[in-house]
Amino acid sequence: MEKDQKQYTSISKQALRRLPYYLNYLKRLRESGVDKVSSTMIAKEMSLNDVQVRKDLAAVSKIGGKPRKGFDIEELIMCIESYLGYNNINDAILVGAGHLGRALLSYTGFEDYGLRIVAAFDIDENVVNTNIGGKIVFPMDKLSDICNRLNIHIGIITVPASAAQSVCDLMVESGIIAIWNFAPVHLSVNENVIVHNENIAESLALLSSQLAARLNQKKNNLSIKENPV
Amino acid sequence: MEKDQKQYTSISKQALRRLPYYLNYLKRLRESGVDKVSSTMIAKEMSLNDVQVRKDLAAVSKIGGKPRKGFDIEELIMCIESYLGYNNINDAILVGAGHLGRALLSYTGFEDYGLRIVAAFDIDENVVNTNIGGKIVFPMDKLSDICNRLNIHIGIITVPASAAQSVCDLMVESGIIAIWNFAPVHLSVNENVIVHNENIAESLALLSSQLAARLNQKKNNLSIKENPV
DNA sequence: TATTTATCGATATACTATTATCGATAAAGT
DNA sequence: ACTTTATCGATAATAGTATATCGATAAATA
Repeated sequence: MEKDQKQYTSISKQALRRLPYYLNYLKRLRESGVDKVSSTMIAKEMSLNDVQVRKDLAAVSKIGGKPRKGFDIEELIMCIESYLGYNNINDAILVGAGHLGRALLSYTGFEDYGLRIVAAFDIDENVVNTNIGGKIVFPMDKLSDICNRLNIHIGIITVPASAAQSVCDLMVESGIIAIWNFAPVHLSVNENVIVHNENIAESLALLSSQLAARLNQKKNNLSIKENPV
Repeated sequence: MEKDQKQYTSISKQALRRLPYYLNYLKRLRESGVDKVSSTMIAKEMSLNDVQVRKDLAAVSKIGGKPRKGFDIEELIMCIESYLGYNNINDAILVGAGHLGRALLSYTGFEDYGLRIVAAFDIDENVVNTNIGGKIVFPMDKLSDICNRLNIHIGIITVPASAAQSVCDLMVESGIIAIWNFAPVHLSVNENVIVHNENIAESLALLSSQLAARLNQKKNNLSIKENPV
């Protein structure tokens, strides 16, 4: 009774990240009329290892592939989409209607990913009661009430760093259990709350230090001439 | 001659991601007049392991900490900033002046992270030659020329998924070796080019599946009553 | 001055993720 | 019908990351 259902639980974070890319590729293939795809093919397209691809796919779909044919694209798409919860849409609120907040509010693609922003909040009286991307901006003191009434679990934080923690706390008090944080600070929350950080500094740290390493390497290569691997 | 300089090279990606958060915290401490901090304290603030923090810090700063005192905040800040290259600013170009592109162009904080967007590009004739956030939007056919003349290595892609690969190819041809990709597709590049993806779908995949797992768990707990760890 | 304590750095262990290997299988070619 | 080949799934090996342990040390305290 325990081992009956495949180990849906054991999927790595990294694998989870790859799923949307698989999905994207599969959809492109479907568009162009293809109906079967091998793990090797996906791996090549994504610059990944074929075994890894098979493992990832095995984690989300019970239906396996066939030798020399591969996997059924249509079925894979369905499996991944349902795994990622693109079918049942979750409501979310957003706090901080600045540049970024506005961009997110105006973005129409979230529903494809199973997310719908239903309301925004801000302290600035000039933006309160305005309409951005079809969503009304409410004053902060309405947050708790609205979250509770609409039974909302997801909060998006797009306020300045200095205000992020207090907004976070307010969200948690109001029943939010998953936070998508765009402020460049670590949020302290109790263990029941999920925080996902989207941090420009974090990304740039990776990008620019890789770049620096690359540029250094280039410079050194002129003199050192390493043998290629 | 090889082992003289500390292994600056061996820092993990994950550690690199944490550095900006350390930096942020350190600066906040400095603001409030503190001048020493222990790894334990940082770890607690960030919900991390203290050993991990020490390891991370050791990777970027030669100057160690002292028992019972900790690390010198001022020195740590300098070390991290120089490690992340916040001192020498890199120029970048951006392609795709849509919602997101505009938000990035208007964002004034990049220079703090060692990045300066110097120009934007778009195919839409209505936005070409307009000014967004102080940067001019050029037509696409000027891209190669400008990148070469200004010796630009970093490109930011904020075009729709369908156009991303061709923009990427153009960038690479024009001498770009590091790409910050906001389009939800995998970009195929040769191994000399660094791509860093910023993908809404990727983030949401993580967030919402964690949320789903959490909600499920809650439901089950009502009947199963697992013993707490 | 002796003892206690918080912290350090180094090393070892545990965990997670990726890549390699291998036998099995179904389609394609001979 | 037989052989070859691309692919599969499972398992083993490797690499990468995080956590735990331990002796050493400098500050605080008795």
